[in-house]
Amino acid sequence: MLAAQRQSLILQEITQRSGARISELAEILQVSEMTVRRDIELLAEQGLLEKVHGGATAVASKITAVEPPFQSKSLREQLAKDAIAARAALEITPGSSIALMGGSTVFAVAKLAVTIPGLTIVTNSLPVSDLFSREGQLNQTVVLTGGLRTPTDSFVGEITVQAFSSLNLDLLFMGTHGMDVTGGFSTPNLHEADTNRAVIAKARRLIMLADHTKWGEVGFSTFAKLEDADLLVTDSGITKDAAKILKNTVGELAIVET
Amino acid sequence: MLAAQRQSLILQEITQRSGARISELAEILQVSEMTVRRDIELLAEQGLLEKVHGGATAVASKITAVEPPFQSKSLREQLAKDAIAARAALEITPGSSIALMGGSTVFAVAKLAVTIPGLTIVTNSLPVSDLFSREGQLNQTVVLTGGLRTPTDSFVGEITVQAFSSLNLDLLFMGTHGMDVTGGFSTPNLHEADTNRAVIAKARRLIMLADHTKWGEVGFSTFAKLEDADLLVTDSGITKDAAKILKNTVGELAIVET
DNA sequence: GACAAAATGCACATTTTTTTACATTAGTTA
DNA sequence: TAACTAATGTAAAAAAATGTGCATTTTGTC
Repeated sequence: MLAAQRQSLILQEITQRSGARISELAEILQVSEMTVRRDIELLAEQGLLEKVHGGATAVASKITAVEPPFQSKSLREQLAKDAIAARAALEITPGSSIALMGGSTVFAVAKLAVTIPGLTIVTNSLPVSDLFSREGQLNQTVVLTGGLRTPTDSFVGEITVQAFSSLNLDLLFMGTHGMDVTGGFSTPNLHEADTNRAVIAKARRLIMLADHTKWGEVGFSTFAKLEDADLLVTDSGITKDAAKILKNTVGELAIVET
Repeated sequence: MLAAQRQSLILQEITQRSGARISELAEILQVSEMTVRRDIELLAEQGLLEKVHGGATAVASKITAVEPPFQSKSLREQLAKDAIAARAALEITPGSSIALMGGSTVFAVAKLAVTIPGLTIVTNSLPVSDLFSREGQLNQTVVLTGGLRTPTDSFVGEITVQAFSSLNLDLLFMGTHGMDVTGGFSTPNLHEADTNRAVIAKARRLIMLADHTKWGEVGFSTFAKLEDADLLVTDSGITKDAAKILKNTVGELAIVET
């Protein structure tokens, strides 16, 4: 592999995951740590990333730009969300068209998607639109669906559904407030449930994101059955019983370590 | 996890929850309390948070005021816009449904509309949506159309038109970049022109807003003829010749003093 | 104010990472 | 092919980060 290619990969990895260790990169790229150091040194001089003890991180401006658009989730939950998002984002292939619904877990997916080239993104979440508007790439198309604005800056309602309906989407990423064996996927917000139902009906492949705390929760309105999910990503905090049930109902189950 | 990342997470957690305990952070991040202490020490030195006994708290500052959504136009122009907006806003009756297109002059109308009860508002402008989201009243319904986002945070394109089309509107408020006897109303932005054309076709009553500096300007794409405007509001800086022409073409002409 | 519990910061040991210097390899030019 | 240059690897010394034990300070409670 050419040095230039290697450096480009390093930059890509760091930007995408907002940081990486020297040892890790050396292992992946099959070069010595010294070489990775020299590459990082070079990239840092150009201001493309930031050298820190142990590795490198994406430049500060990018990091601070990705400010928490959602309030008061604990750090522990955030780590779980990030891990879940990382697994879910693997499903995205360059050039595909994806829908990103509102919610903090899906937002974490959005943060990973900004660096994937050629995407067409449809979202009803203002924070997601803002994110791509600031940091997205030129070859990406981002459509914000309209509708009625919720307190969490998502859009719901007829107009929203209409917008989703008129577009063909490869993947649909959706979070949930509750996940239960009888209650299915549910939310306390009626409008959101309506919107979700309509969008799911149009989607080719539904990827649900739900950390383990969602298990057993039942919101006021159910918008999908467990078996509607083509892929469910959750974290290792999930109980064995729950995992067994899910494995037998959802299309595919992915459990990530936190 | 890199030290830098850990510190970023700590800062995030503290800012978000406006404080956290050392013991808690150490537990979550799986490092010793001493390490968390040192991290917090570092962040405190930079003034990013405040060290207190037991943990750290968010720093008091950062009360970001409501910023102007559009760039600084000259004061004289802003006064003209406000005067024009005030005249145009007289057309709004409580309980009616109105469309507010993107642009700084129309935004000035929006500022006046927030206090009018019972309105249904449809807009393709994010600043307008933000305004009502912050300051609007409970008996108002605000729909943001979706679409592709422009650099000025308006939305344009098919999706936008579709959203406008499915709603019935009493009034349509629209600004323009150029206004000319042969060029009609025009804009340099092709997508905006497309969108405007489609929306105008659906509107019952079109109110155009254009200060006198717009006269004689012709943008790349014309989206309406002068006679399409049911009401044109401009300011007293307009020449007598222009006023005469306009009076004979537009449905109604209103000239406000500045 | 006195006491116990909790939190703090220092000193030092240990581990990890970085730097420096030099050896080795690969690629280029004459 | 020899000579040269750039890139990479290796190893030891230096620096940085982290953890632990302990004396000291702060906090809350009676």
